Amino acid sequence: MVQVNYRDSRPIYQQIKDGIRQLINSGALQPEDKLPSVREQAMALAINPNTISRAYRELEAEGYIYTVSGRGTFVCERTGPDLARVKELMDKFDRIIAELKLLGITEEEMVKHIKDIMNSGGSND
Amino acid sequence: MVQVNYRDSRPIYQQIKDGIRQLINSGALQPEDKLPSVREQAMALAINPNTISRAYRELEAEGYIYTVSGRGTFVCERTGPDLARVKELMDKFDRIIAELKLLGITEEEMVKHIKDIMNSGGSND
Amino acid sequence: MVQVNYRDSRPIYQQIKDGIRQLINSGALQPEDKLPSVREQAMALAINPNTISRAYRELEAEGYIYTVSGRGTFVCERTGPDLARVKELMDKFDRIIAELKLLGITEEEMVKHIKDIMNSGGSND
Amino acid sequence: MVQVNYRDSRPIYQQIKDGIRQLINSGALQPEDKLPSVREQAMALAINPNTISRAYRELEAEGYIYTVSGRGTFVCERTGPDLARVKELMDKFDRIIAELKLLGITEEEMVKHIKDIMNSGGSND
DNA sequence: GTGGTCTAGACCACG
DNA sequence: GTGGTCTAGACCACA
Repeated sequence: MVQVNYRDSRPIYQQIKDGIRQLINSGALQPEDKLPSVREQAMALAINPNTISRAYRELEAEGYIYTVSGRGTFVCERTGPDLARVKELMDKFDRIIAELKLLGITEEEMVKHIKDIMNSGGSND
Repeated sequence: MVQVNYRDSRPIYQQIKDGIRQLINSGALQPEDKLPSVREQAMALAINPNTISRAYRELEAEGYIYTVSGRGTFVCERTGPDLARVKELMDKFDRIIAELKLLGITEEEMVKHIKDIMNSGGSND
Repeated sequence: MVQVNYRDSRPIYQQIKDGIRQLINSGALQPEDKLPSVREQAMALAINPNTISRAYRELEAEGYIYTVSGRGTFVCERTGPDLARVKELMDKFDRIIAELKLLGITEEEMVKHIKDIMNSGGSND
Repeated sequence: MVQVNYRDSRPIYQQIKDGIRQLINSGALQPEDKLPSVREQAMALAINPNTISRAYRELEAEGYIYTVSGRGTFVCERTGPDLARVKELMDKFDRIIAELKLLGITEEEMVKHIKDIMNSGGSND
């Protein structure tokens, strides 16, 4: 379902959050789909249940999923564009572009790069 | 000279590194320019000298500055574009674009965003 | 594991770095082996954790080890000979030979010395 | 007479010591030759007289030169091979060879390297 | 428990 | 005055 890499600089719970967010954004997980339980997920990834728990809890706070005690965890209806997240990413985006610019990367190179990436993954619709 | 923001998620020494890197890349700091002494900088930013020291030490390891014990810290002659740094930034760039894409940001929006930023800062020539 | 000598002219963090590098190069520490935790190591050597931390951090920057926050520090897969390090050592090598030459040490003596050392450690195969 | 390089990692007084030792060892400075006075030397190199002073003082302690108050500083009769210095260098030499060995440099390569260096400088006799 | 960051303050080498 | 090293001890994020 999601993958965890110990060498990744992101903390484990963050990797899980990112992974699930991606599955939801890409449509691989549809609204009302049930997520693996904390224990199952912890087993599957061989990591501490607390870590899964934290990932779920934060995703719930962000409005991606909801939990029904005793029944499980499910994907929320819409979620819509996650504006807070977009803003966060855009801020980083800006800083990186600014530094790349100073390092001599041209607008054309960046635009080309974006086009490459946008097309590489194919569409998920 | 540089600014530190306690609410920024980056550690302080990292903010200082980024700030100085930027000053050097942008030409605001020229080769052989002297940086504020560790103590001065610490006073000015109201943070611990060790933190400044760490920022300077790491920038030295990256080849941006050099330090002469007992005399001060100075900007290196730049020896061409910092390829390692460009690669590092490009990696982050890619991951952000990938997520923005999943969040529904279109190629057009990103390209427009880049154009805005590239023009905002004026030219460095 | 490693030894620290207060009378050595090298700073402590440097001695630790050198010691660990050696353990890795010699194969005594294998890839994915776990290093003692910062605190353990600090206890064992009776020095401040910060000093260990610095040694680990710099070895990480050099690509010898990697660290997973909250889990520990581990040896990297070696990716071929560390060219930067070899160059660094060769520079020192040259300067020492140059001075020994001026001090009247002959080529024969040096070569003999090298042979002695190369054979003393046994083979690492 | 000697050269000082601010970018060198060695402290200034050390560079001066090394420089003068070299001139003596190579025979460029003969026994009873007079060294420039502290003030002259400081002028010539545009550095602090204290620094020259320290270099002279330590070279005197090592038996390379001697000072006659009011007359100047002179090169000692023989000095002979500076055993302490040779030992010091040999220790570093050993450590470097050991690490180079572990990094996969062969005896042949080292010996070849030494031959190259020993011949490059020509003889000073 | 792990490592990461930061502070406060000391001492040293250097100029 | 400069930077370099080290200690002691705190707090945080993570598992």
